[in-house]
Amino acid sequence: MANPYIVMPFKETGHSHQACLKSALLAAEKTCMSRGTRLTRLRRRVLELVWSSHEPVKAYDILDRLRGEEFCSAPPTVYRALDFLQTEGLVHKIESLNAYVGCARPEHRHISQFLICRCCGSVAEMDDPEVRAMLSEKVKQLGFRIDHEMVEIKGICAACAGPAY
Amino acid sequence: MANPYIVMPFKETGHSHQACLKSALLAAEKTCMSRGTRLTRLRRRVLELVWSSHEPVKAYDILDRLRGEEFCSAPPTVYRALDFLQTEGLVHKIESLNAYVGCARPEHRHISQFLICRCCGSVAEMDDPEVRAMLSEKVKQLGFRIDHEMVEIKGICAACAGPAY
DNA sequence: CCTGCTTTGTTATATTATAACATTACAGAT
DNA sequence: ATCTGTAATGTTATAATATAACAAAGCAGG
Repeated sequence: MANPYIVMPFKETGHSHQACLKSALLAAEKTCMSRGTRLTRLRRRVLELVWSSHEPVKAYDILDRLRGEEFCSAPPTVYRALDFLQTEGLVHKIESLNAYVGCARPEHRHISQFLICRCCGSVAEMDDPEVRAMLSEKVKQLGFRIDHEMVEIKGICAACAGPAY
Repeated sequence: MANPYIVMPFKETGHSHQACLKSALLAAEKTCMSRGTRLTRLRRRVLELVWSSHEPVKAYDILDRLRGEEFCSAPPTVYRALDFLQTEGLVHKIESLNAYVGCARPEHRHISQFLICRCCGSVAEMDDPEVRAMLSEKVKQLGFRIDHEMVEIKGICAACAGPAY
């Protein structure tokens, strides 16, 4: 892969999602452990549900899944868990979709650029220092100080564009 | 101003908003005229309301203003007008705020980078070809084809950071 | 002045998110 | 082991954002 700053690629063929999920949960546990924050059973379960695919997951879909499990949940349950997970960098919100994706690199806080395929719905995450540097340089010229940046790019992924591409 | 690609700067002191609004409406009329699309009274009025400040405006705030005017409006009225205005490039949606800002350069379709000040709430719009080129280059390496890109940067503008900055 | 298409009106409802307060669980002190 | 305060979750209600579906009105071209 040409670009080394792919935090999360588009779902690859032959990808073992079991392993992927497991490693995400492990990373989450380690991250929270080292920070002294609490990955409770509820939060862990919500994280699992976000990771259930590589497509962004909606809050109310998570809610539907939680109901009928041991958690008697209402919207605040889910939103609070998602807030925690976002704060810890374990999930990111895709603003243009009102949906959430898991982050494979929670241990170092980072800025992301998301690529969203219109066709298959899956999302890739880049964290490219050159993009960051450029944006940071551009806005510095304007005297603007960045707190948070959001880059979401919609289009067609290589797999959906087809082998002819 | 160092960066020449500012479509819309942060509100400048001494800025005459009357003139600003007027020129935006004129540009909108010319644009629609040349494209053969219809800037109806309702759409024009919604555009005016979006342009009522340099801060992003919410759909339901527009709705509240329309009520009590000649337009007996319900949400679809506003959302349809906003859809039209977005399609024509007359307004942009700020996804991270669910709000809309007017575009000062509707005549050429473009991609924007928005700077959003947390403090005063105002928004500046850049359309920087280097940013575009870089993103385009980065995703090309992944075989991704861009349809639409969103860059929204939150932080503190020069004016709010204060003269000491 | 028809005719067909575009625009707007209208009613209802879906989707996304938070406020406010009650209860439970848990870590650290005693 | 028990107390105690804070953090987490439960619960109810409601706010905020957005769309579906169909009806009526307006408008451009024949």
